[in-house]
Parts: sequence; C-alpha cells; structure tokens
Amino acid sequence: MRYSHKLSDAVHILAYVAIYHDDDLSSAAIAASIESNPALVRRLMGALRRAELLTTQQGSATPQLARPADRISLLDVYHAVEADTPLLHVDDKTNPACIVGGNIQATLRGAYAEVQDAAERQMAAITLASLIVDIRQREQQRNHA
Amino acid sequence: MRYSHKLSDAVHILAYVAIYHDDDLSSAAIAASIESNPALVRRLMGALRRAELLTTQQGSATPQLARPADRISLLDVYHAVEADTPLLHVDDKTNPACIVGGNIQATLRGAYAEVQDAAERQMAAITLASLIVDIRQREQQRNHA
DNA sequence: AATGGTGTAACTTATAAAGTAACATCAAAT
DNA sequence: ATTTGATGTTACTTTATAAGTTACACCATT
Repeated sequence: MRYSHKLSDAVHILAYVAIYHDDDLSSAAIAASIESNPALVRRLMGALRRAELLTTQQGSATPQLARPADRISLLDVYHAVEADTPLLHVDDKTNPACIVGGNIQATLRGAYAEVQDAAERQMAAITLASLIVDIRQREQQRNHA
Repeated sequence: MRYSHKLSDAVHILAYVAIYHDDDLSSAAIAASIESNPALVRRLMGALRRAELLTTQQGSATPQLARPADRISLLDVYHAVEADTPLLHVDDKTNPACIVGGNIQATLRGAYAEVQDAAERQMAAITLASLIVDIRQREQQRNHA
C-alpha cells in the first residue's frame, strides 16, 4: 500500500481552518494548500465532523473548530481518521498446529497494544494549539531569513 | 498497500528458532508455521542477520539467536526489519506558499518523532524472552482446555 | 561430484491509499 | 423562486508498497 497521510492531512485541515478562519475555507482552497484534491479534503472533513472536532455546513464553506484548539489533541485527530488502523499489524494467518503459530497472534496483540498505548499517550499530550504555535513560530523564522 | 507483517513475522522467526532449536529450522519449515513462503522467510532472516540478531549459515539450516532472548528487544527486531518505515508519515507534498503548507511538515516531523520515541521506548521494554514465555504460557492453557 | 539448503534478485500479484468524476443536496444571493 | 456554488457521498481508476513466486548462483555436507 501507500503510506497513509490521513493524520497529517487532517491536522493540516484543522490548522488551516484555525489560521485562515476569515478567508476562503472551501475544500478547494484547503486542497490547494495540501496539494491534494477537494474530494479527499471533504472526506477527511467528514471524518472530523463525525468525531465532533469540526463543524461544517453544506452549501457554504464556513467550517469551524468544534472546540478550542487547546482541547483538541493529536490523539483525537488520529482516532477520527485512523481509528481502525493500528500502528502495528499482527499477521493473522499463522499455522495453529505449531506452538509459535498457534499463540503468537495473541502474544503480539498484547505487546502491540502496549506500544499503541504508549504512542497514544504521547499523542494525547500534543494539542492542536501547540502545533499551531509551532507552525506560526516557524513562519516567523522563515520571514526573518 | 497491504499492511506490513514484517515485524510480526520476524518475531515469529526468532521465537521459532528459539523454541524449535533441535528441529528442522529450514526456511521452508518456518514458512509453514507463518503460512507464508520460504523466500519471505529468507529475506527477513537476512535482515535479522545483518542486524546481528540471528546467525545463519548458507547450505545448512542451523540458524541460532545471536544472543540470549532476554537481550533481544522488540525494538531491535523493529529496527532490523522496519528501520526506514516510521509509524506515522508526514505528507511531504504541501504548498510552501501557505503558512500551514510551508511549515506543517517540520512541525509534524517533530510531533511524530515524539510519538515514535514513546512507542520505541515501549518496544525496548519488551524482550523476545518475555514474548516466548507468553507464547509458552498460552500453549499450556490451550492444552489444558 | 551430488544433494539440498541458503542468499538474493527479478518479476508478478494483491491490496490499501489517493486521485478522479459525478451528482444529489443544501444554503445563500439575486 | 430560481440560480449559483459549495458540500457530502459514492463509485471507479490509478498508484504505490507488501507479499508471493520463480529462478539460480553459492555453499556445506555427504
């Protein structure tokens, strides 16, 4: 498969909405910033809306963050767009007639769950607000140079 | 793409070598346990050998762990087989002529590095030895029922 | 030398992500 | 009320990566 950019693009959308709240927030405008296409943006916005991170309105391009950026975590966004795709994947096609093949799936599910939990705890500690601060700081530095 | 099972299959190989050390350790035998094919097993064993986790010999099927299982971590295996594939992927095709598109790549690289570090710390805390203990315990329970 | 496995490369297939197109639906403007 | 323009969603196509397959030189043991 290709590497998924759903999380990156979803964060991009939220940051774009937060920063450009007074400008054109159409899916086409956001797609131009992502260098992607409007349908992808609308699909991701749909997932963000269902996760209650973003409010949108059909017909008019006026999406808004559903709550302040300091109360939206990277984990919230991850759950919104990658809920059913864990970071590590168990091979579920092993031979049950073998000590290893018959048990390693459950063993790895446990181990991977610990890794996933650690990653998600870190994601929970990163807010959209902090990401936006970082984006703005980098923009300052770009304009300085 | 398809979901990568490299890490799972590499752990499978190491556990198989550790548990079945007196039996047939040919790539074909291990492939049968993974329900995969010998070439995949040999490719993964090559990566494990290059990472100095496994010793193999051409011509004879006698691979061995390069060091005790309690000194091989899940992180070691991850680095061996997925070194160049981080858990989260930045979209590197965003529009630089935009505050968000021009800076979000660097911002997300930083955030994702923190997530990766948290995940890797947890992987480092999980040893092959503990996974093998878990596999054996589950086998006991299977035989009990 | 013969046998049988490894190590590795080239090619094919499968599958998930992203791109594309189409269109009903809704909101705003006139 | 009708027109306009964007959304929400689906279906289909394209692309990229993992896994499967094949082939064969190489090595070790017999």
